[in-house]
Amino acid sequence: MRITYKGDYALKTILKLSINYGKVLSIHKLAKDLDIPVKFLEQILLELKRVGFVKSRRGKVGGYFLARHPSKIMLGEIIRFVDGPIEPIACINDNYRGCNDMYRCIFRDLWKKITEQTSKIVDNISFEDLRRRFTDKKFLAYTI
Amino acid sequence: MRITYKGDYALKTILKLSINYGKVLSIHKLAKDLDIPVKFLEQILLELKRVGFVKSRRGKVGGYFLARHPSKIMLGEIIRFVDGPIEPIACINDNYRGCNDMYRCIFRDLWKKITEQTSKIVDNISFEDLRRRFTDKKFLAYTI
DNA sequence: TTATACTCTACTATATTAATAGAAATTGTA
DNA sequence: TACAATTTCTATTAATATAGTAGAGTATAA
Ligand code: FES
Ligand code: FES
Repeated sequence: MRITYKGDYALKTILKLSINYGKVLSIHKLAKDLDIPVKFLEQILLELKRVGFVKSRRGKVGGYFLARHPSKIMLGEIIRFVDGPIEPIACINDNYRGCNDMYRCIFRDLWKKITEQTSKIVDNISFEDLRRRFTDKKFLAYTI
Repeated sequence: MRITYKGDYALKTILKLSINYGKVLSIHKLAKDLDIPVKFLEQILLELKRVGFVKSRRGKVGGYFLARHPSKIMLGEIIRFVDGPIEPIACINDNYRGCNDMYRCIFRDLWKKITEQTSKIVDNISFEDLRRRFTDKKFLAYTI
């Protein structure tokens, strides 16, 4: 698993929308607060909208808001959607040319184990959990 | 952590040299058995040599062999050398522009935890362990 | 009507990945 | 010594992924 800038931006955006659940935030506001290039965030939000993580409202007081409650959005969902599979190597899912015999590959079990451990983290933490961490720890100075 | 083809090739090459510890194997032989493009493997082996994982012998009966005993080479060493840090995101090490305040970032602890768990696997398995797995499980059909 | 905001398609620049090419140097052996 | 097999070294390239940028169009509240 590798988190790109795009993924990082997406996660922070969903987190900010979770913290502000119920409100509608504009791309401009999100981009400014999170220090993300506006036009890049625009694209990311459109993708997140198409697959149903967020909804939007156009016009004067428009903006974005979560389509589901933060407790129903898992960290792993966003990661997988934006940055792809969490596996450390493609061969577990895709047709990987690297292995002579993928059913006997010594490394395969290791990649699986790493994948399982990673999944146990990212698929069991919701954005509600993250939001709570945020408020509990009183990250007052943090702009998110 | 993401394992590229280059990393995959390097790991399999070191494993094959571990299984054949004591022998000298030519690039040609390694490339053919492991199904790796010869000229690509050539480059990988040169890098592995420069940093001291393998040694070589030129000339007629030349080839490559391990510079240390397989028990002294950890999986994580090769991964890090060929494919870089095992962290899922660069911000833990490098200067990452993504975070407004990296000391308060909610995600940071998660990336650290994932890194630690991954390290616990790749930094505690030597190529001697992998070689033993190979022979124990009697992967007779496997060409490695 | 207008200002503000989302929508959509296309384009671009840079870096990474996965090789490929070819000439030079070394070494065992016939 | 000649030669064949092998490593060494530097450069180049093709394809893909990453991280944006540009601009015209559509919707909505006031
Ligand atoms: S490396 Fe994935 S099956 Fe071999
Ligand atoms: S994502 Fe790494 S410090 Fe925020």
